[in-house]
Amino acid sequence: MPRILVVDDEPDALELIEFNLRNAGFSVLAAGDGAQALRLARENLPDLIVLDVMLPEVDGLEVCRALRRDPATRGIPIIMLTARAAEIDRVLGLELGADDYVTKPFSPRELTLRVKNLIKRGAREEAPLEQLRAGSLLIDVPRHQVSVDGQPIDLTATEFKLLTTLAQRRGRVQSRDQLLRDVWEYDNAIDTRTVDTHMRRLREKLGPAATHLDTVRGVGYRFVES
Amino acid sequence: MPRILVVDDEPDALELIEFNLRNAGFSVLAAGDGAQALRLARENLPDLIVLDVMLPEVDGLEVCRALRRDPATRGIPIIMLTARAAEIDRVLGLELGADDYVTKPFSPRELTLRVKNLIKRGAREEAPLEQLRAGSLLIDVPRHQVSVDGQPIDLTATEFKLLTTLAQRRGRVQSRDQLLRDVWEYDNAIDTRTVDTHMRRLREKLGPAATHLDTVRGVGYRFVES
DNA sequence: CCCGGCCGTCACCTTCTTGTAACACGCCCC
DNA sequence: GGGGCGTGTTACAAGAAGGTGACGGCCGGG
Repeated sequence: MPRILVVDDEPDALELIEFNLRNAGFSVLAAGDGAQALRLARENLPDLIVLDVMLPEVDGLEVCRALRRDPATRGIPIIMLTARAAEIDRVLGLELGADDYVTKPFSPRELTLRVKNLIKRGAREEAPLEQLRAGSLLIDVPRHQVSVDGQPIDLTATEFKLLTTLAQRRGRVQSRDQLLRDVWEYDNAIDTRTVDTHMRRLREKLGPAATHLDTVRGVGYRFVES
Repeated sequence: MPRILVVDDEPDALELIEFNLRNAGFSVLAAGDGAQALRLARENLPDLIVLDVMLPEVDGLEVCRALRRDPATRGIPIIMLTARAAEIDRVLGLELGADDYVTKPFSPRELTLRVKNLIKRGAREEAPLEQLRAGSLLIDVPRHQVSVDGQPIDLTATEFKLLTTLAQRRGRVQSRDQLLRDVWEYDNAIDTRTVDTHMRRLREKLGPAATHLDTVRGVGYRFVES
């Protein structure tokens, strides 16, 4: 039974959320302020945190930041509750590393749905693996080494980073802009065919294992398992 | 003008609510019993339902459950009216997936306020869900993948965006202009049959799941859950 | 200083998407 | 039942998007 920490300073809202999450089969911890939230999070390491932005004294954004700073709690998914519709707040919430947000007033149903989604995702998404495997392809991240059918493949630094970036987000499509940011660390997405060229070189070197590198026309590239 | 379905077996209460909601600028449908409520809900797909718990024959809880079971009406926000103050009822209402509740006797002003809140929330954009499901149709946004009955369907970038745009606004009709703006990012709505053609291609590819794509003659297209 | 490997860019080609025109069909109102 | 308007359907050609080959600059090592 996954444990959820709910943080809200309004008792009514707290109770409402708590009730609905319990009904959905979760075990719930409740906190009424930021300090208590941090304490409970560190002590209990819940599977997910529902966090109101508006809190007395230590506000939700600060709590979120603190949770992300602490290595022990860094990996816990956070759903932010925000009453202010301002885009800035949302962005900030996500910038701070929140995983989702719901604007107040919200329907309990929707919140529960989002909680379920994140829990489900968390269950199958492990911490970044040291070794990634897909078919005959094996990526050893710390050793900086890739092999296909046991045969080591010689990749350049950029090629390796491109491959691991895609592999770590297996299944999810990465746009060229995204890749330029994460692999090349380019800020402004200038138009270029650089990604394509590197994909081509990667495919060439991987040989038969290149089938894992999928082009999604009009969108970007994706790593597939089969 | 958002449409509200009001369900109550007392004509006085019904009239009172109806009057207030109309004054607040809503279009109102009224039902006096559960069976009629279900029929009207399925036929008209209102934007919100105000539902009395105490109804003759089929009671409000049962109606709520039925509305939630039916994929076509599952997404419609529901406000429950309950005369019994007992926590159990409230709880039950929320358990069944109601979005809010008001205890009788209530002030019309409060009910109207809550209706407005829920309608506003619906109109406001929430963080898009990662997965959208309707019947056998499953849309995985980050993976950029659509499947029907588990069978993956190959869509082009435009088709995919069109489908997700409609699905994220399920139930609400989108005009061709709206779609051209949101999917194609055209500023000025130039005359074109482009949307129609793409809808046709989408339907062709989706096969049996194309039933979710509804044509509203003279207006535009709509994603329905059934 | 020269050489080779790595990397970004360009040009060209192929493939597939996509917008539009033309036509057919069906719904709705009279 | 008939006419007109709004959609569905078909076909097609322009063009966008990605694959591919090649080139030149940069840098580190010999």
